[in-house]
Amino acid sequence: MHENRLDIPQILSRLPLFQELAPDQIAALETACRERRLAKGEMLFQKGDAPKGFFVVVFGQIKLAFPSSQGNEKVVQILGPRQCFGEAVMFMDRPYPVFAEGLVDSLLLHIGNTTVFELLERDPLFARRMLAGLSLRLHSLVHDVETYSLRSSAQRVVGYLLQHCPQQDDGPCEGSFDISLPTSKQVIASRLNLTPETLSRIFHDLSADGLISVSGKQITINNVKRLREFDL
Amino acid sequence: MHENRLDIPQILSRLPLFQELAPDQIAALETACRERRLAKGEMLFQKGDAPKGFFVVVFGQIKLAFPSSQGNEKVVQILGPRQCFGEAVMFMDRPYPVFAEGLVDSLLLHIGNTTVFELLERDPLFARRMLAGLSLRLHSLVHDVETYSLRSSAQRVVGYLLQHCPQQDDGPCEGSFDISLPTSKQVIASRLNLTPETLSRIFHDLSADGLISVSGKQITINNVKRLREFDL
DNA sequence: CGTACCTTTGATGTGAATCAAGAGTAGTGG
DNA sequence: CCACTACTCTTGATTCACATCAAAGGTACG
Repeated sequence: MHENRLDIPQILSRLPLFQELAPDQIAALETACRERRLAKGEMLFQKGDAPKGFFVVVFGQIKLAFPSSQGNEKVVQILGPRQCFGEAVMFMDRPYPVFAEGLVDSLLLHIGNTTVFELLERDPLFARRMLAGLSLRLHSLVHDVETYSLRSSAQRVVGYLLQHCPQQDDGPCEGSFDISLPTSKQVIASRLNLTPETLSRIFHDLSADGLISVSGKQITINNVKRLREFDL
Repeated sequence: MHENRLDIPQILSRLPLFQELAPDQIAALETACRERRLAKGEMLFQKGDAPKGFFVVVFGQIKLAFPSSQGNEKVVQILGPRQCFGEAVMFMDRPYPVFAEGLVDSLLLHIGNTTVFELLERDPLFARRMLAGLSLRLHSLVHDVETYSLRSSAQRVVGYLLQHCPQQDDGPCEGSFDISLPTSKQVIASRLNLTPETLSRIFHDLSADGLISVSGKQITINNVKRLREFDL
């Protein structure tokens, strides 16, 4: 399924964070990072664990979530290939505020604290990229807070679908788009702060209005324009 | 009320971000930053404006919030002296995701993009501090998401009160504490994602249970331990 | 001392959760 | 290939936490 031979330098050098690093810097990274395989359902770290570096997804899918006393959990983020996580926590002496679990069998790279700190010391451009990465995360989190705070459940679902449109520039994109949900509906429901039941009902209603068609994980947006106007 | 003569180098050098900067670096900053006075109710920037740097609160109080179509708004953060905001947005070509407004007459310092980028270029320690600052913000935002997602309104209020206890180490702090709310109850309600009515009722209920006493902005926590156990 | 805003209190409404079954759908092993 | 099991997803009935609406104090400030 996946190539057994991993070209780690290539993987690393294609990450936004490391894109303009010199070959010798990439080489240093390569020796410093460790592969970590994670089976579906396996826990990478628990909320409260002490972080020692950050992770990059090579392939697979990871969810970050809060556990909750009542057994249910709240998914914060769903990560795919080439995304990284756990950077922020390196710069503070604090435990992970979320736990990480494989949604499918996955391969990660782990890059230790000290490696990052050394790079930071030497390369101002790397620092800039790191700052840019954190800023991006901050923004998407702020956006999440906005969404949870002042949009209804249906609006959150519509927003999610529109975000996952192949292209969403405000040109004349009136046609229909196909979306394939990246994971199960219950995980997506949690990501959107909904129960699975509510998500199901919203998909039902949107289908009834002819705005979308749902078939398993395949969702067709029949009319992007009308869907976008759904925001009351 | 406030000293007219501002010792800007001293203000700057006491900020966490700039704490270990050399005197000449502080001096450079001083010439590069601009004072900005903001009256109560005055808008510093709107959501959607283009950022040109970041701000430090010298004195006063600023709120960051999302506007909403129905006139109500959602307060994201309430900032006081020595706190800064708008750093994240410098590292991305994106407009402000929130607006900023003075809750009282305030004085801010504005530090431009280029100044920061130059510092970043020269001083790895500064980069570290900047990263630490952003990480902290990221964490508190993650904590907010957790709070909004899986805690009831009363739990959010209790959490807020406990966070604002003078000392909250899990030692034998059973006594009572006095808290002075930093601003009006409606702003705090919005910060906690509540309506003012709901916040008022929760204060009422907690008072009825003898857990707290409310008198205007003065709140006495009668029994920290019992309040902490309030989490169902 | 009056006007404007903040806060409280009560009555009512509602969006989404919860509870409870049933209907797909997918892996597992004989 | 088909039964067996275990989820995931849907659908309906009901509940509940919190918002909304409405109106009456309080409080601050010009």
